[in-house]
Amino acid sequence: MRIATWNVNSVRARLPLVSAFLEKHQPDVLVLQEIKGEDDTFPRAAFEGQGYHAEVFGQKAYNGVAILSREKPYNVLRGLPGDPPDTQARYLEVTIGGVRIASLYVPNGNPLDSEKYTFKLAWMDRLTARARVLLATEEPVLLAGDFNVIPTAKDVDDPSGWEHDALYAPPVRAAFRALVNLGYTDALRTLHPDDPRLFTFWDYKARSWERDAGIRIDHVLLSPEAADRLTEAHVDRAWRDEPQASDHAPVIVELSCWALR
DNA sequence: ATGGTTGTTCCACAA
Repeated sequence: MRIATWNVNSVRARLPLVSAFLEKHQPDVLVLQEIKGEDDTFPRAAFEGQGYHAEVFGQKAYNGVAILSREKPYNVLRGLPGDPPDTQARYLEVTIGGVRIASLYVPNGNPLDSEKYTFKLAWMDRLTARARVLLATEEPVLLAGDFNVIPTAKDVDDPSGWEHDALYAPPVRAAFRALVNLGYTDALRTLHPDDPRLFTFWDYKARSWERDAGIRIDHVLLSPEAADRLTEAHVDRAWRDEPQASDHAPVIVELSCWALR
């Protein structure tokens, strides 16, 4: 089972690239973040024409997550339990082929010491509570998306440039670590323990891509039942080099697939 | 410390 995650920074602006990605890699599941539009603006017909179901949780202009899949998704959950009534579209969870899969987009949280920062920490607390519930099911679970967290100094080209940023703040990194330490496996880092350039995001500004001044903030976390089946994980950097690229590259993982249902 | 870029939308705001 091939599963990919990609922060596309507007699915409408990125439709040609996303379609090319599906065509090339034929993933069983592609989870998207920052689709940046309401559900009725999602290019559903284009993806259905390529043989994919689309589950969408969007909002106007900002945020928005979606899950494309070959098989029909079931038991759809929109938003995190405990979200405020004016919830931002940042979390979508479905079951596909016996695997519980979440597409998530953690708040950016900048600047530090703002309401956005406290909202990020509160959101991560709700995510951790949800992750604990999912672990208890003892089913294969995959939490994938843009976590907006640089886990360690190994995950950033130049740590000094991020010292005062909400993606690298110690409490944010501690919250991510606590989530992983519930019992999840960081698929990318586990399979590439010593790669010093395992990045998924390069800012549009300051020629970051050309300098490979990247960070690793897009993650795939696996429950033990999913981690048992992990055979492959990598960043597909080529999509960051395309014309009209997103500022994120997709992450692709493979789970060996037998009798998951 | 500042400025650098992209997308959505309507004008700044978010990233």
